[in-house]
Amino acid sequence: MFIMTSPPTVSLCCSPLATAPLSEQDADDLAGVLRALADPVRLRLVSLIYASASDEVCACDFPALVDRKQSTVSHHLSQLVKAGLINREQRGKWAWFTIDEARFASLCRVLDTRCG
Amino acid sequence: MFIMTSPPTVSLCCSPLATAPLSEQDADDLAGVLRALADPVRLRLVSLIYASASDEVCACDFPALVDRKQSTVSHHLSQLVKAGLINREQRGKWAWFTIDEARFASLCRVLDTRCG
DNA sequence: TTATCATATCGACAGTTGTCGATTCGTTAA
DNA sequence: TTAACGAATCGACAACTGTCGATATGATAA
Repeated sequence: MFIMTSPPTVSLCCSPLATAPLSEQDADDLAGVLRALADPVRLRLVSLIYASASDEVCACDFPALVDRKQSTVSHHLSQLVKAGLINREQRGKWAWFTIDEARFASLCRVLDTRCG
Repeated sequence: MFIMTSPPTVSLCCSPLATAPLSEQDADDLAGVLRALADPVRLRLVSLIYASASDEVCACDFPALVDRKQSTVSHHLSQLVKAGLINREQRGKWAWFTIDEARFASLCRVLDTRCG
């Protein structure tokens, strides 16, 4: 079993950042998700999936799209999956990736200062 | 002049992540802001300022609050100021920090998938 | 001025991260 | 079974980061 296909190991704390001081545990968890997103290549991977007309992108297309080698792209995709931000689906020999909308909504809720 | 007191060197791109593929430049900028936030100690610093009744916290209080040495806290505060996420105000010999609400709102707007 | 105190900067170190080439794994087709 | 191919993993390396102690800076008070 790949770690990539297991449920997210990092959970998002439930209360918005602005309501109360974060516990060390919540801070670690939230930092984990943000770190997964805090890379230019990974941000572009995410935006490419979002912008795709079919809402999904084949792994085989990414190396050309972000100008990185296959192993590098695979590494970045693994980090995004591990953080729960995107989902992976094996279809034949190809791997397809979609956005985990719920995860992004949850992240946005935590960061939304209007909810504080 | 301190780099800390200068305007943010990293700007946030204006269109939500979900609307179109990020340019390399926009991805670099957004990653810079996210990286500033993607650390447990810095997240706790931010949440402590948010949760403060007076909406501001003296630098002198942070080392005890986050269990880090003064030089370490100063380093983290510098990163948050440089990213434009918090603001610094010198008052006598003390430095006081507040949240840059506009910056957080802007970040949330970029990450908000509902706008895509 | 001088002393004191809060905070920023410096130098060093260990741990982490992004990248790549090479290899392995898994699926499909012959 | 074998060959071909997409994708994950491995090993290595340079670059970056968090942490600390020590020092420097800047402001206030005596």
